[in-house]
Formats: sequence, C-alpha cells, structure tokens
Amino acid sequence: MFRLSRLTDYGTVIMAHMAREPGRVYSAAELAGAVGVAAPTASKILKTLARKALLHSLRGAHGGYLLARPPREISIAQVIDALEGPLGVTECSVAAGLCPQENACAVRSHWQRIDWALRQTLAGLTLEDMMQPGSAGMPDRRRPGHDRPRSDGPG
Amino acid sequence: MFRLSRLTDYGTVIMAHMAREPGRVYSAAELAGAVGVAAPTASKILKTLARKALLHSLRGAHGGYLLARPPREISIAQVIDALEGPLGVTECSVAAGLCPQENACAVRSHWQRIDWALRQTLAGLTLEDMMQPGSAGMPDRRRPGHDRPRSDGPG
DNA sequence: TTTATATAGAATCAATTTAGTCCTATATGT
DNA sequence: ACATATAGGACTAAATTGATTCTATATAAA
Ligand code: FES
Ligand code: FES
Repeated sequence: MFRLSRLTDYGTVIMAHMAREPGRVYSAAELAGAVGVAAPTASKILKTLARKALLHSLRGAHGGYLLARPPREISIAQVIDALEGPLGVTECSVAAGLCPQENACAVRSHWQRIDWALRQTLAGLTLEDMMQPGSAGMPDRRRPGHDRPRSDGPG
Repeated sequence: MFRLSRLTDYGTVIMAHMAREPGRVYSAAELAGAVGVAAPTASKILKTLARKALLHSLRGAHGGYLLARPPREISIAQVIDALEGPLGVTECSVAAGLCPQENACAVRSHWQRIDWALRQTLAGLTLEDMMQPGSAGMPDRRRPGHDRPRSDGPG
C-alpha cells in the first residue's frame, strides 16, 4: 500500500507536538528529544518546514521554531506537501508524458480521482485534529472524501 | 504525497486490460505489447499476480494468463496487496514496535484511520470500474457531463 | 518422440530514493 | 567577545525499486 516517507511521518509528529502550545518557541534539540528522533534529523525536517512557511524560525540564542499559524489552520496535506512534494498516488497521474501509452491508459483518470479524494481528506485534517489523542472519536466535522465507501467488494 | 510503485501501476493497467475480455487467455508478450512495458517486466508482474491467485496461468504452447474471477469481483485493493504487500500509509501504523516512542505518538491512530478509509475506498473499486475509460485526456466518444452513477468518493 | 512455445521461480544488477550526518555561514542574546 | 541556535548545502550509507537473465517445467503441435 501507499507508504509515507518516514521523514514526513516524523514531521507530522513534530508538528502535532508543537500544536499543543501554539505560541511557544521550541528548539530543534528539544523537539528531537520530545519525539525521539536524532537531532540532525529533526533539524533537517524543521528547516524544510520553515522554508515552506509552515513554521517561523528564530535564529540566535534562545532561538527555535514556532508554528506560523494556529493549529487548525495548518492541514496535514500542507505538511506532506512540504516534506514530500506534490507527488500523486501514481507518477503518471500528476504530469503528462511520463508513460509511453498514456493515451491508451484506462486507469489514469481513476487514479487521479482517488488522488484527489485522498488529498481532500488530508486537506481537511488539521493539526488540531491530530494533536488530540482521541483514538476513539472520529473527527466528524469535515471529511470530504471517503465518506461513503461502497464496500460491496469482495472480501 | 503517497506514491504507488510503478510496478503496481502497470499491474492495474494490465488487469484492466484483461478485464475487457474476461475469459480470454493473454500471453505475457501480448500484454507487454498492449500496455507498453518491457516483456520481462510484464512477465514478472503476471507471475506475482498468478501466485496471489488473481490470475490463472496456463503453461506450455498457447499458454498465458486469464483472470481468476469476473472483473467485478477483483478489487484494486487486491491488486495492490498482491504487488506491494499490505503496507500502510506509515510504517508504524501497521506493526508495533517500530517507533521508539509509539506510546507517546499522538498521530498514530489518525494515520491508521486514514489508512483504513483509503483501503475501504480501494476495496470498493473493481476492475469493472477501472476498465471503462474515464474522463482524462483520452480519445473519448462519451458525451460530456456523464459520470459513474454508482461510484463513490471523489465525486 | 521431438520441437517450439510459454510460464515458474530464483538470482542478479543497476539506478534511484531515502535516511541520516556533517560542515560552514549567519544571526541573536548575554 | 562568546555561546547558542538556525540556514543551507554537501556528503555518505542503506534500502528500495526497476529491470534483466538464467534454468526448469509444462503443453501443443509437427
Ligand atoms: S498513464 Fe502511466 S500507467 Fe497509465
Ligand atoms: S508510531 Fe511511529 S511516528 Fe508515531
């Protein structure tokens, strides 16, 4: 199945952690310790997130990072886009001219549709949703895609 | 974003192609030519699909492959599972003990939920759905404004 | 029976991607 | 000044992926 890069996974954990105190300034070292990744790795992730304007950075002593916006205005889709780029579920569903047969391809449009639905779902999931450990409750508020899976398929 | 392996992409194209004549026997070479991939690559994919019981194989002269079941009883999720294994969106959302902090991880359950929703969507999408041309840039003689009435999600 | 065809399966190789680290430059507070 | 901390890039190592090649086996037809 689709796999999210581990760096992106860490990125979401870091962002969710920071979302618990939105105004606070966290140093890279502190965050590395908090989520359990190596310091250089956390630093790399944070630099990327800052460059993509999801975080603000403060240099110098007592510097660090803080969320650029309130947790409910930062979506998971944005975090993924920042750390992985806008790749779709299939490579050829994004840009044209990658597949030799592209015209004869019957599944292309379907992948694009799935890609779109997934993207909508992740765009509606915010840091606010992610930071609460409510494993039992669904964030029902808005879940654009995947709401009515047909589920008539073969087991 | 989540990327599907190219082999899996080819696999779905091949399966969709075969779904147009469910009872027919296709040789690996024929399918390779039809979907535009190298013969050994197609062969590799077909062997895997046969081993996972999505295709039946016939050896010897005039041998080849044919769908093991009717197109509407083969889901895209099954094809993906056969070619990529049951990996989830994040590695740690599947098996336990991979992440050092796993307990403190606030996002794990959310990824699992997304994974589940995506899986449901793909389990409800069959080869029958995939084989009919969509609306992308294809030489298409269907009237505009159509859409698949019983399809879910993206719509 | 012999021959041509076609899959089964494993092993292999090259290329790409990813994870992780390191180094230098720069900015800021004490 | 000095210590702290990010910016940015280069770099290495590991894992994954894409594609190929080989031998063995099964079947249809000559
Ligand atoms: S366009 Fe690439 S496999 Fe369909
Ligand atoms: S359990 Fe692995 S990042 Fe959360």
